[in-house]
Amino acid sequence: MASDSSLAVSTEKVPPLTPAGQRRAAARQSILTGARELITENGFAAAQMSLIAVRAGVGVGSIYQHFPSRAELFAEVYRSVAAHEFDVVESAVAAATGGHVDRITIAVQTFCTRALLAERFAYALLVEPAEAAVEEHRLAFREGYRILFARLIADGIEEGGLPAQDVDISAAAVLGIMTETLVRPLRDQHEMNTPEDLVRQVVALCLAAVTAVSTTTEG
Amino acid sequence: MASDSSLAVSTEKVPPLTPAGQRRAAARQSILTGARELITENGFAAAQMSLIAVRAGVGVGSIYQHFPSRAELFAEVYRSVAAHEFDVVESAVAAATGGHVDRITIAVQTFCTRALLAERFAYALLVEPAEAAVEEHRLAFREGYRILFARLIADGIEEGGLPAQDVDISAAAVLGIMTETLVRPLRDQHEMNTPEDLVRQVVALCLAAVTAVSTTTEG
Amino acid sequence: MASDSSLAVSTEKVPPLTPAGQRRAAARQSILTGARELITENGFAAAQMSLIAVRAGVGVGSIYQHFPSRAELFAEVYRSVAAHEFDVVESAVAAATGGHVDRITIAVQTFCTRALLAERFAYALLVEPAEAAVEEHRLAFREGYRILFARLIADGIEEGGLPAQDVDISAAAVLGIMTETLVRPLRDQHEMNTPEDLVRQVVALCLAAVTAVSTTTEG
Amino acid sequence: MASDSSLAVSTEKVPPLTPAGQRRAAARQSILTGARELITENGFAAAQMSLIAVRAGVGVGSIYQHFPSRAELFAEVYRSVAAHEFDVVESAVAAATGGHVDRITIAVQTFCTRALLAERFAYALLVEPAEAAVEEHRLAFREGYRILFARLIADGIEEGGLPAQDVDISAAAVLGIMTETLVRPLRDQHEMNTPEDLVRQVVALCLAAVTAVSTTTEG
DNA sequence: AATGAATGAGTATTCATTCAT
DNA sequence: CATGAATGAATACTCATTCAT
Repeated sequence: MASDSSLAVSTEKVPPLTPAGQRRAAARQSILTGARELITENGFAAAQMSLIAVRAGVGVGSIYQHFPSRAELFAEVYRSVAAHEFDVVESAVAAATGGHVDRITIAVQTFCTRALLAERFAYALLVEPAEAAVEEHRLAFREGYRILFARLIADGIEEGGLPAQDVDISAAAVLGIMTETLVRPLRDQHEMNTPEDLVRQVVALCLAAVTAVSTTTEG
Repeated sequence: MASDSSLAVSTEKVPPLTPAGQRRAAARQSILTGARELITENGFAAAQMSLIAVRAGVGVGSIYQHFPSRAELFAEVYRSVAAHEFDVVESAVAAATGGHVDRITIAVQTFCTRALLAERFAYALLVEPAEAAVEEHRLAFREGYRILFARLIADGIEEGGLPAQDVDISAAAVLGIMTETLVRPLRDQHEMNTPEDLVRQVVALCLAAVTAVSTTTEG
Repeated sequence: MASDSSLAVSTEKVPPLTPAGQRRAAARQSILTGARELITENGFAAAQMSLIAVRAGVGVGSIYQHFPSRAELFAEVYRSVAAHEFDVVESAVAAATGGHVDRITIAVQTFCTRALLAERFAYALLVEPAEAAVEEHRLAFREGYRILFARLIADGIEEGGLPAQDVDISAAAVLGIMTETLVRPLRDQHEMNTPEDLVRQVVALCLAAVTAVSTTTEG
Repeated sequence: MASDSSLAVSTEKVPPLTPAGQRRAAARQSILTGARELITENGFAAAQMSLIAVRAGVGVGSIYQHFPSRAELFAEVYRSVAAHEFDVVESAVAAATGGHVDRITIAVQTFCTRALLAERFAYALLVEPAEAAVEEHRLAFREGYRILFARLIADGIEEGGLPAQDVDISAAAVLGIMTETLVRPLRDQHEMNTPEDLVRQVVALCLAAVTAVSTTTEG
């Protein structure tokens, strides 16, 4: 199921198994990793091509043998991170045994837990501002999560447990709740209360959002 | 009340009333306005000092007589916008006659309405990505809203209408719901349903969030 | 008459007489001079912006306050050199007292003498290869000379001293004779016979060309 | 006679007849051809090593097994083109039955006709500007033509039909007349009058040049 | 021998900031 | 005080050449 992700990176050809092909793939991977690290650590401006090259242990020119431009490299960073993160969240959801509430809970928990405990995960990529050229990729990344949650909510409505609602708006609300509530804890990693408590509250807020009925509409 | 805002621009000295002082103040204001317009229209990269100078009708060098650096100028833009926006929202809240639900509803409505209908307002300043140097000011701007809503929620709890909760987290959730649900409508200004409907749904989602009780905590 | 030259640089505004304007004009001139020197000495590739800046005694950025790009700077170098050279040749022609043969002789003599004796003049600009971006300006420079000689030949035909002929082709032939016969002497400045002799021969060749009748046409 | 050309490519060793040797020679030839095509089509800048490799159907690295550097490759392109062109012109001259005037006429006609009608021939190589590194080879190419015409003129003088003159200068003049008069027609291939007429005029101009006597010398 | 991926030196251009006028 | 011309540090990208396979 994980590979069904709509944001999965284009699989291209099957990676060649020749030693040369392996080295090439490794170089490409180290460039992606170096770029992601640099972006995560100091933002986009700091992720200069020469620094990425050093971090990846390759020459500057080599980067251009794998990616046509800085913008494309960053796009690929987003894509690869997105592909991985989605697999993680989708796998967790797929393993959930309960109903829609369980699934949404698991999704939110996984998202938050990875953001808070795992390796700072790609959270920076989600909120860190980018120059216009790469901004669209960041938005696409966010959009991926939005679509993921929209599907979970739509499933819940079909199953009958959730009230009818605009799934796009609700999904956006869930994403907004998660990112915004995690911004400060992630910035000021000290004054964080127990992560478990925080996650529990975020889950509650998200569930409340998807359970809410726009009562004023009826009034 | 408006001037009580914790984000109000530092009042510095009392502005002198001499003609020269008036001209100086006018220049400063036109620089701020020009910078804000440029940022709003085309983002940060486009807001170059020389363009700001042209827009403000002053020389480039003159900007530096009012602001020590580009970053400081942008910081002041944020502060002044924040001060104004807060006044608008706070005034609306102050004019509300009902209880805490009404106040929160009014606040959310005002925020969303200004973002959607008014002059695209400074929404761009809220979500538009900025280079690292100015990013902290954008976050401070958001923080201002967070504090505002935290206060409203705290008031609601005191009044007895809202369940006990971490007001900071809830306020963040409200802000997250608002910004995230408005991002797409603002980007794709075409496919927007009736703004009124959208606002109604956002209000419902926000109210649901602040009314939610983290039941799992008790479990 | 000199200022009538069709290749004269656009006079733009009257140069301001303010001290600042003088300094600015001086900087512009030093940039042009530096660029021309570098081009003349080592060709285009060697005329890098940073080197031009050093030679001109200005900052790199300053060059861009006078010329929008490297290509435009080079274009202006061509234009200014052309404007000056044309003035010199045209002035010499205007001062000639005799008939068309005298005028053409004077023109060829002036051209060759400047190329051989003067300061290597802008001869390099005439034959020195340029990158494609500036090549059109070099061709325009040559074209200017072609037009000049075409006019002299046309005058000669009108006056009755020269046979009817395609003035454009004949003018091209004159230019070809001059440049090609001077290329080697200019490259190998040692083995040059007496410059006076060389010039005398070139003049004779050019006069022969414009006096020639395409007899085969009549056959 | 053709192989007597002083510009003939160094014959190196006698090409081995082994299959491997044949393949190697074929590869070398395809590289030369590809390079010449690329230069002729789009100038030097466009003739990048990787493109030449593609055009020749070999790997980039293989080029360096035949030519030590890009400059050397281009030098060889010039040499091989020169060798061929000279053979053509010399063969035409050798086949001429008349006297020196006929031979010179045939030479000029062949040159012009190939430039105008044939396959744009290597005319581009003659006038197309080159970066400094290859410029000397272009000049050598031109020099070859100069020598060729110098010999024809010298023969004419010996035979008694042409007046005594500096054959080097006259030959340069002939070359200058040809190249310069053909530049515009070749650039603006539309407004060309009948090629035959043009060639006739160019021949007349060249003959006039070699027939001219530097009368002023005697005066 | 052939290959082509890796390399890194080299360069035009931008733009916030300064300071002489 | 206002000005805007001068400044130069900073940076993505190209391409001839190499060398491990």
